[in-house]
Amino acid sequence: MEQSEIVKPAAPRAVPAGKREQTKLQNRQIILEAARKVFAEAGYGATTVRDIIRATPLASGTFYNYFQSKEEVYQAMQDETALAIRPKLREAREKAGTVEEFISATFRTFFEFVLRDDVDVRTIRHNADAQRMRVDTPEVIAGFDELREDIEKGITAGLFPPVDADLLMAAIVGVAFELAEHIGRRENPDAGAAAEFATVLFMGGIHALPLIGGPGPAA
Amino acid sequence: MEQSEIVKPAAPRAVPAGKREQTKLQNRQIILEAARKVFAEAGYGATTVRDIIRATPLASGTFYNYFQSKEEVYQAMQDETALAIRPKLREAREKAGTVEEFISATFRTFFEFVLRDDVDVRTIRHNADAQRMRVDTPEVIAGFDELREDIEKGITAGLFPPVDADLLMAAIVGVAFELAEHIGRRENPDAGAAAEFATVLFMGGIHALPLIGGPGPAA
DNA sequence: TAGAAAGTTGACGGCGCGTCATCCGTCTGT
DNA sequence: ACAGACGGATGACGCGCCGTCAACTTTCTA
Repeated sequence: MEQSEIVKPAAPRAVPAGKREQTKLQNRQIILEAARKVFAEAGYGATTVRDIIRATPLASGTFYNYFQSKEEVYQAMQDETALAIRPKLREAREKAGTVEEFISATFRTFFEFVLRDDVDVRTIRHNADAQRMRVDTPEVIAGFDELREDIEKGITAGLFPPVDADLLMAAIVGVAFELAEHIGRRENPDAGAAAEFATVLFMGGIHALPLIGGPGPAA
Repeated sequence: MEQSEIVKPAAPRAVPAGKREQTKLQNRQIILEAARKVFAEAGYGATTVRDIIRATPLASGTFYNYFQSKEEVYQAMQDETALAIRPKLREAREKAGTVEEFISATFRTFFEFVLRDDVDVRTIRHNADAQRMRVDTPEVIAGFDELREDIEKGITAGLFPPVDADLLMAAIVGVAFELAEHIGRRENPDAGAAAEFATVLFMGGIHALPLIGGPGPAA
């Protein structure tokens, strides 16, 4: 692939940090921004470290002062996303007074964030082939752990029945990611509808799901 | 990475096909086998096309007569897996007379196959980092489509309530893959327990799940 | 202001990439 | 049985990406 446009460094403003430290943060951001752009344009698979460097005013050696590879850059991006959504999820779940509120808040918050965040998430899915990737970075895993902890707390508090928190967490994660991917491809992604579907499924199973088409008996 | 051992071609036996055609199939198998080995030993991410070629008695040009890249080799491997499990899933679901049998058979068949198939599936997860990959090849997608079709047939036949077959399929797929990954990491992966958990979750939601620890009321 | 420390630069050797002119073994027709 | 045509295997080649590192520049310290 080819890549020529340059991401300019942000205009320097008076800041309270030492010049060294400031430049370091700036360079890191420059690289991440350039990578976002290049990944989105060319697809993750087709992008080379050199492409990212070229989209930057920096030298190749400098890149390696910040990241080891394009994989590491991608992980850093994922970490940023995970760091952004985790507090939202925690906060949403903390307010929950019932299992349903807990589950509903989790799915709703996740879907809304992910669909909004599509600029970063979906455009990167331009993967050369039909290839799909999930990078479970430390921050992402920490998010999973938080969900499990919250479930365990819920069990202790008597909110949840004493189920296998680990498996339940995995099931929620699996549905969340798969549905997000799925509805993200639809023409009019409806985060609310997806959250409702997932919540009802987890609350009452298939037989509780909203009916469509046929005039079945009201639930 | 380095790679030196050679995968020898199988001893030629009397076969009813032309020599040309026979060699073509054989070479393809040689490459796939070498790739399996190299992926398992070095991890998918760290493997280069050259590594695969080196694990083969073939020349580099020959490799490119069969595959365009290591990604394509990996896809071919996934396709083989998908082709192997799809008939089993279909058959298992066809026998189902109730929603529960349908769901249970799907999860059980999937987990049993995946845990047995670990040689191919999990060893490859040695991805350099914590990186995880799902390749939705045509055959894999066809498997998803079959599941959706079977759900739709179930709805038509009055077995299933008229729910959103697309979302339900996605939810099942999400739970199946995530749980498989999850229990695959446990010390004693129990396909039966995982299938039971998933089935009960889909049949009656969280409140129907098997309880652990606390001496709750029997279901 | 000088010396030390930190960070940047880009040229370099090494190697993986995909190609293609050449060659070889198989097939076909007589 | 043989010759010519054909499909496919071969591996050297040019290209570009890789990560490194000695030289250089900028910032910090005293």
